[in-house]
Amino acid sequence: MLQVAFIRNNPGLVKERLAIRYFEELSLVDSIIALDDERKKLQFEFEETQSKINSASKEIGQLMAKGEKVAAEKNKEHVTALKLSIQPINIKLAETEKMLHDELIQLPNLPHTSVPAGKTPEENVIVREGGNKPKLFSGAIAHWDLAKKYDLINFESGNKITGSGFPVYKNKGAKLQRALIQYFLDYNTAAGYTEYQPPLMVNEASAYGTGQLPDKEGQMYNIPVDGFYMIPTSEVPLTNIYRNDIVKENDLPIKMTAYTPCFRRESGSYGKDVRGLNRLHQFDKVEIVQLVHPEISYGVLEEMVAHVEKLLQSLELPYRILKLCGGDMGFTSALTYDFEVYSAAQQKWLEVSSVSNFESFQTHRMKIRFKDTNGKTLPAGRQVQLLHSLNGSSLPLPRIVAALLENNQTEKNIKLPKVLHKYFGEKVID
RNA sequence: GGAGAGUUGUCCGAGUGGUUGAAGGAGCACGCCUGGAAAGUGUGUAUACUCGAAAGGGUAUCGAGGGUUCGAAUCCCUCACUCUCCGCCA
Repeated sequence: MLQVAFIRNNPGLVKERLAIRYFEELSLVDSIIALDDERKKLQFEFEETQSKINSASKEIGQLMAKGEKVAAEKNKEHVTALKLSIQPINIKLAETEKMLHDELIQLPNLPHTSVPAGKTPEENVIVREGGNKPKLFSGAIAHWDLAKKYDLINFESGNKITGSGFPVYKNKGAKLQRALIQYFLDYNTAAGYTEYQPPLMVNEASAYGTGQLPDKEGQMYNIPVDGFYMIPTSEVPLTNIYRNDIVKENDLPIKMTAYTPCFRRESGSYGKDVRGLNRLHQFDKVEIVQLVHPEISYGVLEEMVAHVEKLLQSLELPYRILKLCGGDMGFTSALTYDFEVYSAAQQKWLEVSSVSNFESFQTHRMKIRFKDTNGKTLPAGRQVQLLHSLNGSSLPLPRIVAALLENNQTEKNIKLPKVLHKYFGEKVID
């Protein structure tokens, strides 16, 4: 959520930045400022009256103590009258605050100045490519056929047990999952990320904190009886670990990683896009999250991009990195790099990671702040600042598995990249 | 799931209707003292919003939300969480 004070001070800039993502409700900016003016006015009025009520009430206490009952009673009448007069102001203030909030949460994050203008995924900018696309032999098949051929994944069982999009991994397919998870977590912790195992269901406040609510409500499975949501990514529980916290500057940066299953309803997806492992309702993912000092967040973003890139390189997968254009960026992001790997049999680029800087958009909602320990004599109130939050996948399993299977297939087996030999215990799947 | 006890500031801990944003202690920060340190001593030590050029004010917050009252950390209701006992259980 953007900060009202910033919007007030920079309405032109805000509109200009929002236009980069083709956000159309630009009139919201003026409307928000007008509502905030109204809110301030009402709040001042309310607090002034409340202040009178408070001091009169104190007086009553003092009069009672002295036994001056008559004067006290007179004061009570005075307070009653004041309370009556404050009521309509209070109601109006609450209404105004609600309207302001409702409009404020409709504004997406402001794109960073380096974000290219553009409306559709076609306008994303390819930053760089790496790895080599393999030349497959003529009988090469897609991963869903390979999964059947080597008995790695049973999609039909999943259909029976739950429904489509819930595959059952089996034999070396299951073992490969375990090997990848272990490798990804080891890789992340070696880079200083602390490993977590968070809850897979979150409450409403957490889902709101990272921006899944109210925006993407339909994308999450929810358990209405208990008021919980299944996590669509471990970004949600991880970031919320620090909700409402004020951390010490010395404890920065906060680097977290977690393996969790992720649950997504993916309503509206169909056809070729959802074939095999390409798009699932439940999938495994290892995520990285950082909470950092605002001054260094863009440097950290590049560092995280390099981190994911090296991981993909170690898996010997052909990849490319895209800088998302304004129109294709997520609601909460200020700058996003997408990673895609090439899955050779399908001849498709599959998105495997979005590494984003959210600046203070999420931390403002979650009130994740830090105390500036350097400024010991700074005036009160200036010492607490919002952190910047960033995250990315490192990495999701299914699409990586799809590309590994397809790209490394031979006529008689599937060769695994060297880095996985130790984790998988074998060099090939056969 | 049943019965009971609890949830106060960075921490410990007082506080059952009236100058309590909150006693006291610890911690921390700064100063004094010291050759240096410890001890001692003084001062300060929440967050959000808001008024103000500033100095300095105001409002709200004692698990969350609502209620009673002129006035609530203190009384009532609902919910969440923690602990103890019983039940069930990987």
